[in-house]
Amino acid sequence: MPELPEVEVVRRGLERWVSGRIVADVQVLHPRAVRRHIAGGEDFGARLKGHRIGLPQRRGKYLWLPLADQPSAVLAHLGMSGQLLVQPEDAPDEKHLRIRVRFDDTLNTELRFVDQRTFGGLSLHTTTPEGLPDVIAHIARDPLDPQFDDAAFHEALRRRRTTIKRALLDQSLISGVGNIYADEALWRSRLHYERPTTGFTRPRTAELLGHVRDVLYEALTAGGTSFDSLYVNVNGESGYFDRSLDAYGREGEPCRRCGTAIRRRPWMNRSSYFCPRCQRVPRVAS
DNA sequence: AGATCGCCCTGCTTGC
DNA sequence: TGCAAGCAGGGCGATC
Repeated sequence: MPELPEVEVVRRGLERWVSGRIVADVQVLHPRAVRRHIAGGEDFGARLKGHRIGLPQRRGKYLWLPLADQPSAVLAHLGMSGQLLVQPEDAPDEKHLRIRVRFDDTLNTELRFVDQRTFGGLSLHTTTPEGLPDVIAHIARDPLDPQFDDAAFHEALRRRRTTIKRALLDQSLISGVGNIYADEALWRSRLHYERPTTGFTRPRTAELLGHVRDVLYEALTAGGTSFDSLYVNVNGESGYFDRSLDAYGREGEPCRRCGTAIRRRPWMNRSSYFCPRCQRVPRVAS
């Protein structure tokens, strides 16, 4: 499942292979892939045709392709299994090809949105004066954004009546962190996922943010990691790297710090992996 | 309004 | 062997 590092790898690929090109034609092969484009696939294609693609941008797990000549952008979310591929025009269609974008040039490559589980999609939106698609105005800056405000995050964390992993996955507080990297950052911070955010001290928040950034940077350096072999970067090269994770997916294996078996617990229709010794369950405040 | 929960989707794995 | 259930899970809308 692509998280921030994987999406950034895709963004860089698009910057290299798609920026500056003019859209000639769009084929929407599955309506669900454009469900966020309310006017539908026909309208999506018509509005893109003839426009030049600008510099691809990213916030958290969203990325978008601004149109160079007007304040709008093609917003993309990869969901669970989405891929943006730049393929030769004569390459056979992928089994789960959902959208094809052809360009008005002689490079003989096209952009393809491929998505097995169809949690992802493309849509066209007006951009704010800051260049942000209007529908993602509620998405917080991500921790690799130079303008991410650590102090404001700390205050927001303390105001919330919630627990730390919920907060890390709340894209309106901090974006780009998914289930895998949340568990990794919590393991490094020796924090249990159910620890209430209310009692967080400034140093504790600072340490956690540091680990979040480290985990994301390391994954980005490795080229993005994912347990889902479906994930492929913009050129179709596998983005699956053997980076060893410390908590996620390691149920029953020894904690790399203390040797205790890592546990998996059902949590919010997903799983949380943690070391029961390093990451103690917080005492319930009554 | 903040917090919680169910649903969307497909293919692989597990269990009876 | 065959079928059903479980699992992966981001984001959003409904609900309280």
